[in-house]
Amino acid sequence: MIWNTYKSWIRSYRDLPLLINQWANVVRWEMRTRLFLRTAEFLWQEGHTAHATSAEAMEEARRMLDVYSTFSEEWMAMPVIKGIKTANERFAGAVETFCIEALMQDGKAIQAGTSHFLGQNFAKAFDVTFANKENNTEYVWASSWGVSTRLIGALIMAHSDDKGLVLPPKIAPVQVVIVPIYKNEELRIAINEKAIAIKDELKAHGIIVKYDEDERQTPGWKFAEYELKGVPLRMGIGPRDLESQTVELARRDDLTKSTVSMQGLPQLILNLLDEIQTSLYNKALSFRDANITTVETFDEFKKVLDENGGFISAHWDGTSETEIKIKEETKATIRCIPLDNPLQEGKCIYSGRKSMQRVLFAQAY
RNA sequence: CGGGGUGUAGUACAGUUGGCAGUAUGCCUGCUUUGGGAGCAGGAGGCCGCAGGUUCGAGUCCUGCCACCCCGACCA
Repeated sequence: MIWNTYKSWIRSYRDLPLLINQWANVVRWEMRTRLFLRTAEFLWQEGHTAHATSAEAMEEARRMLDVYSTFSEEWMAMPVIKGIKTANERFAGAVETFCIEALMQDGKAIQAGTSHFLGQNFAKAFDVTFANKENNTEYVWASSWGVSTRLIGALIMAHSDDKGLVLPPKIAPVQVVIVPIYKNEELRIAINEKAIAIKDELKAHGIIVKYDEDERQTPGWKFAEYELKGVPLRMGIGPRDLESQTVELARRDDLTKSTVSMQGLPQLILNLLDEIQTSLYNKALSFRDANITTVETFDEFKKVLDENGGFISAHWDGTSETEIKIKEETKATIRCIPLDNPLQEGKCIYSGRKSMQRVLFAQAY
């Protein structure tokens, strides 16, 4: 559809570049679905662009890969490896497929986003041409890219623990929840007043805060509930706090608690939220890096896959044949050839043939 | 589509050789509680997936059907 439209819209170089983005609900037949990761119906964003030159289209594909990786890392606190897909894993019709790969806590990899340099393949297939400055007819150069609600699944699996969801502050729908603790009606009113004042103060500083004054649940119940829901920061205000002009802050990421003064709360909390965001990212990054194993032999490869999982950095002879055989024997695929991959001569772990670089293998979602 | 499993209270499950339908949790009422999913007492709640069959008697045994879950092949 996009390309049929392109055909009617594009006449000359003055029409280029053409950048289209659409959000679409997609329905696909799936043999087997997986919650969030592979659902029969899902929402995605797809971009399609047409350019006058190859370099421009390539630049666009790379730019979007950066947009996706920045979002993953800085907002979702989920480190990703930017890379190129092998011919085998490449999107049909693409000249080059780029991807961002993340590692989940169970040791399996997930593709979090992808962008493609399509060359002139689609232009030729749909006959989309333009007149260049010299009035010569040329096929347009294209890129496409997308992410989907699969990111939600990745987010959940990247950070959550046995107590439930853990959300990075920058995308948490509620960043701070205030839980009042009281023994009688008189205290309830006093604490209520204080809590509302604090809530308003935090709100004025742009913090997304919820005050849970529901009287039907005990504080303990609320503590557990908000942990389950992944609220980054919980603030408890009770009689003792009222007495000493303090509040109790509990971090969701490391489950630590501290008692702090009511003075200067907004700035303290803004700092804490930043710290949680950074800490979540660093924790995921350490985990990821600790689970990239370099191997030299296929036996080692299988052992690591079996006992540890994660990414495996190994030499590969560059053939689809070898890649497919490894997949058949181990279910592991080449997730990507990292963009900044150093060239290094070696021997393919499977065929023993000459290899120019290591690539990243993993079992993937 | 192939292989495996499960259907019993709102939810999660137990139910022996065929013999009164159970436990936990949740729910309702009351009192005491409230700084980590409160305690005690009392109470309500069931087409045992559906349809047949065997039997004096079926949650339990037999036959057929239906639904859901897991694994595999497909895929982002």
